[in-house]
Amino acid sequence: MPPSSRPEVFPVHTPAASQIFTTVLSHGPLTRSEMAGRTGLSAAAVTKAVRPLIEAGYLVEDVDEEARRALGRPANPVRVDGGRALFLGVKVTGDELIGVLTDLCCRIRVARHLPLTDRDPKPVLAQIAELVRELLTEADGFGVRVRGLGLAVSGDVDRAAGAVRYSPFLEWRDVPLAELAAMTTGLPVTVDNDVRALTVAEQWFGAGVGLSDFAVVTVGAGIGCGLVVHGQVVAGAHGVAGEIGHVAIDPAGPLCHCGNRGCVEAIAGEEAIVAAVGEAAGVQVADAAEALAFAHRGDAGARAVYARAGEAIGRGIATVANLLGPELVIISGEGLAAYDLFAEQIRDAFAAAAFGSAAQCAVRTRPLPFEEWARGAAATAIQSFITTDQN
Amino acid sequence: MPPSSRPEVFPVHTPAASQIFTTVLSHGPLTRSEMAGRTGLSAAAVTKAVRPLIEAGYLVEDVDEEARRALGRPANPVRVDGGRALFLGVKVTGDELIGVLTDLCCRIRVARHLPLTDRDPKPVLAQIAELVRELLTEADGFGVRVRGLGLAVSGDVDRAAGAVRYSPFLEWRDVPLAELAAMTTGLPVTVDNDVRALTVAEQWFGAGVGLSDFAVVTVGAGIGCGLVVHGQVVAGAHGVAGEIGHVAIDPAGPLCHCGNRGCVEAIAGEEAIVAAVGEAAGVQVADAAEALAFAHRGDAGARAVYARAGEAIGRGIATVANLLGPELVIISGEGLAAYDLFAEQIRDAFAAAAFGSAAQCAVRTRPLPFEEWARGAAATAIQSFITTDQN
DNA sequence: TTCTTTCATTGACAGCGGAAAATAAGGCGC
DNA sequence: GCGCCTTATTTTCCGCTGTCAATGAAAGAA
Repeated sequence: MPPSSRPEVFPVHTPAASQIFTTVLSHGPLTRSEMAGRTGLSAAAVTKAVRPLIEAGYLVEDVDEEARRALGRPANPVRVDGGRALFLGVKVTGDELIGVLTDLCCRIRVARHLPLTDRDPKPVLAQIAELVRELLTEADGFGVRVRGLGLAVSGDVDRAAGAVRYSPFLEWRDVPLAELAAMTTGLPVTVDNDVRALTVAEQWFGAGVGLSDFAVVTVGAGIGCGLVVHGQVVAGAHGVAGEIGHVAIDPAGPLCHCGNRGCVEAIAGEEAIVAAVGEAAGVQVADAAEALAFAHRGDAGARAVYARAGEAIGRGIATVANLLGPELVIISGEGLAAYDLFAEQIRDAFAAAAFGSAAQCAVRTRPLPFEEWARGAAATAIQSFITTDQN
Repeated sequence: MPPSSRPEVFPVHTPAASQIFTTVLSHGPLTRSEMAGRTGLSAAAVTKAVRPLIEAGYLVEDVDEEARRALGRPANPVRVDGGRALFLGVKVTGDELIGVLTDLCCRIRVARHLPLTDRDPKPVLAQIAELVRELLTEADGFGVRVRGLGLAVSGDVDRAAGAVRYSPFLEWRDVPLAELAAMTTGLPVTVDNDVRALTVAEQWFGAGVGLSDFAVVTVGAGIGCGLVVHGQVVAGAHGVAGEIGHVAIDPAGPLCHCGNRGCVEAIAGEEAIVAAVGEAAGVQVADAAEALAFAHRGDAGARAVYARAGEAIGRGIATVANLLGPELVIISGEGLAAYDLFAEQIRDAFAAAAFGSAAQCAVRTRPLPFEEWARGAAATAIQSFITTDQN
């Protein structure tokens, strides 16, 4: 895939066009009048915004024979042509890279893993380059250029600067990852925090579509939370936000690695659950799967551990709801494998601790395939591509 | 003050003009080039936006002889003429009305109280009308029209609809207060939640000026919190947000009137403190002042109660910081009278429970004179006046 | 076929904000 | 006191975006 060096940019030069495109991207096929209604723009503005996007091939008219209204000229639904552009997303964890190739609609086309052999920035960068190369080879088969790379890293990430300020798992400090990756891969690179990236994916392509205030809670090794307020992902003035895992809910709770007692993560994080199940059963429990097996086998102690975890998560979510009053909380993450073991406790604890109308907030779970994190990274790349500084 | 029936509106018809005016309002006298720099607009746009505002008398040129730069044409600072318009703000509590008359810069000119004799909407409305009449009489002395009335009510308030959805203290449900008050007073009325109103005042005229993410925590009878995220006050999808008072921080804590255990308010709210001090001292303690006196007299039990309250507040603030990563938290409220008794605990608990860079968030206290709540209400009226639906 | 209804497009136009040139208003050096 | 220099502000176009109102298009209905 030699870069065809045509500096083709996304043909969106006005706020209206940008609004139109993201609306169609999120809300599936829409007729022009629906777009006008949704965005508040005039029909004329829609026509003018849509034309260059169709000419450039990013939008296509859907000749949908069904669903005709009885009267009047039939409406012409327009949708995003997902195949028009490809993107890469890579999630960097402490011990592996997960990469995906997605289309413009953020549908995963190819997924790949790569175990990480060394956590220093340089070798990690080399392995990112390797994974990107593999995925680019796959992309060749689609005959469409890859327009951007998103990297998702846990920890304190400054997206605007493209730098990883501090990542505990990788033990990185102030790594200008976007710049480095752009040099080695030749692609435009977007770097963001992993939970925020996942939240962007939900906001544009998932359960958060159309909502201006919602939260994504991830349950797994850590307990994370991405927040969308006023239609924007919350980044925090100092790069830290959504640390629901370190909301302390019990001064008498177990010690957390952050130094406090009773953090949600110290009760419901994977490590904590594995340890607690082991203790309850009086045996060594190696990992989450084994702990889960214990509980599913009916071990009362193990079940109690999960119940306690569910309560902690429910209280954490209630805290978010009490402070922000979101419309929806999406629970996701690998930890959802144990959902049957703590669903009830999450709901009960949430209902009990949510104050007043905050309890009206809907709570929904979503399974999270392992590539989802990488898909989030791709979503940030798509976002960057679309909103590229052409204002 | 007969309404002079001239439907004079605020001469702001463009986003640029609105931006300019609010910038000057918040950031004191500014020269035109400073405005351009701050807002990102061109010098030409500033000139065009400023002229009609000066012509209408809302802005005035400050002939400031000092602070001249050595070289070049002297700059002309421009400031808002506070005296150009007056506003009323009324805070409605369960047992009294607090009203203020402010100028356009939200400086209090006159303050008045009125004990509330009945909590039903109708008599309350009549008393609001009475207080407004008094304040309007005072306003006559200034020879300037009163342009709006803000009403601050605790509870679930829908500002856009101008309705009080539910107020526990007043026992109101779905009262269309803005409409009713507009009818009886003849003024444009803005109704908002009291803590949010206070937050608006801080955002435009207080310590939150220029910040896009901060929180206001009020300590008093209740523990409340107003949040500003992405430069906008958070209202919550269901009208509830910032309920820091009902963030549960200790499952073994005292029972809260909301039904849970260990809410911040159940530990640090006035009622809780009074009860706990009474219990510690083994005597009847009537009110907050008496409880405070006990502690200041050195009673160890009473001091411990305040220490515990401080810790609860600090943990609550840390929760906000962990979730939202604000730049600043402003602590205010009548409860600050006891600040010397729990300042240390607030800081320590915050520092301990804040995760990572969230601890970089500044925490500042601000005394809260009793009229401040009413001033917040006036601030919402000013906001409505300025951003009145002229696009 | 002609009418009705709804969707989409076109062309004229108003108005906002930007760029650059012009003007204003001081000190400074001589 | 006179021109020069510097910085602040205004003026004068000008491009561009989005709206309005009128027109064209594509059905089904009469």
